[in-house]
Amino acid sequence: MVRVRFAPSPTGNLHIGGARTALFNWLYAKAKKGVFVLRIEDTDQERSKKEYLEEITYSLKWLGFEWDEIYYQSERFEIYHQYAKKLVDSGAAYVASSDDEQAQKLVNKKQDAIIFKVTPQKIKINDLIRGEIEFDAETIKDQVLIKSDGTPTYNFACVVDDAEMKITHVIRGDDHISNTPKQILLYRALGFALPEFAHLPLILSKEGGRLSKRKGATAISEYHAMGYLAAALDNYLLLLGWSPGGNREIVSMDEAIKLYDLKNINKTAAVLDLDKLDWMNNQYLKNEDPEKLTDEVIPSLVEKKYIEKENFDRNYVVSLVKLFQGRLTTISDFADWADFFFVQDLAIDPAAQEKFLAKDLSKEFSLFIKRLESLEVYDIANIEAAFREMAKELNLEAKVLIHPIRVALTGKTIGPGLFEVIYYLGKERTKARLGKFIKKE
RNA sequence: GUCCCCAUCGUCUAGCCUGGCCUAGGACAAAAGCUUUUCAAGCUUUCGACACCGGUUCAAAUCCGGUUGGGGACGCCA
Repeated sequence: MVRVRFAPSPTGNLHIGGARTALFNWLYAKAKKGVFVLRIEDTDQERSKKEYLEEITYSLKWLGFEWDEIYYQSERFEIYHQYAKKLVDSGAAYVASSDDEQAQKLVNKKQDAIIFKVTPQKIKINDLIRGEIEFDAETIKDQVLIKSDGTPTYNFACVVDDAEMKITHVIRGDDHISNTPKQILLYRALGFALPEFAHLPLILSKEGGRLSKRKGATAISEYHAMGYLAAALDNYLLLLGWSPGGNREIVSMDEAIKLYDLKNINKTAAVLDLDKLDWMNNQYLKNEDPEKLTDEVIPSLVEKKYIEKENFDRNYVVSLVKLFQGRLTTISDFADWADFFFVQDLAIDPAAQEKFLAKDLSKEFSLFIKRLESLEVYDIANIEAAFREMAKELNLEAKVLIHPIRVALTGKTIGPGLFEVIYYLGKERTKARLGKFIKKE
């Protein structure tokens, strides 16, 4: 039975790098019908924060990576102490002298640190992605197991937990590769069987170097807030370091589970380039179920006071969503682009007005209003027919009138097809908005 | 400084293991065009890479060595 884990530390938000590690672990568990363990590495009481923990678990769920088991290292200190004691008893570790300068600094010295003796030996890793890597223990210092404040160090807690939780495959970032020999030493001293290791290539910022707050380490919850679809983000993450082959770009998680294999993860670090995420989000948005997309869009409409939370015409919103669906990059674009369907006082882009409404079009607009009024059935086809007929009679090219009307109706030069806009705006609002540009004698 | 990892278009990658099918394929971005009612989408093009040097071989993007470049790790952080 395959058991993998994702082990974030709640000292910061979940960002792209962590999410990709989580994805690859989760995918492996699913592909092998194994278990996905979430382990919260909250041993640093100072820096661990509840809000980070919440953000991380919320984001993991949003991305769809539900865990089968969850553990908190802060609840397991006793276990670490037991194993540390074992190592001291066997002579593999020692207690640091209490007149150590560092220890003196602690006002209330609770205990002394427990330190692991590193003995000369060769350490070989057989990495599932990278192959054989060899280290010489000569280059590794003695390792602290338990700090003076009684908390375990990362490498120690990690080894104890991976062994105790029966993790079969440790899939983690490249940055842990130099921790691996240290951990193997501990596995050996403790008599634990080694898991398989797979070190994922790192994701680098566009500026080069590690992802950091300054350099593109945006929280996953932020991507959610910006209007990206979880499925699109998953797909984007999936393609960072892995390829399904066959020149495929759009791959659902269900398909990925079938195709996924650690063997074809590549070794090269990937540079984060969000342009492709935008494209991918557009692709997913286009194919999203309009009803679902409506659910996604509603909160932003409520927030902008475009609709009342409990009292609005849902079918109308669904229609509008369908109108914009194919042109959106993010979900939040909808509230921005479709604003004119919801606001009372239309704000008109000054540049657009200058360009298309500077000329007096009173005659044409009045005529068009008359045509609309005489329509027996107010629907898209009839609106278009009426318009084209009128344009023909006036001997005008359609676009000469389409652009000004669009600006008068929407305040923008861009948007969905004009006749759909007129239909969904409704006869009255269309008349009122056009009326503002008709000069009274 | 020491140790470790990596190296195909600007970016994500296919190909590399099992040399020849590679005048290196796809996607994003960029540019142009088509369509058209603007934008988006779609379609058609264009631009664009095997880091370098040497070796092995009839043949190297693919195997080997070195150089250079990039990245990571060297905490009583995780």
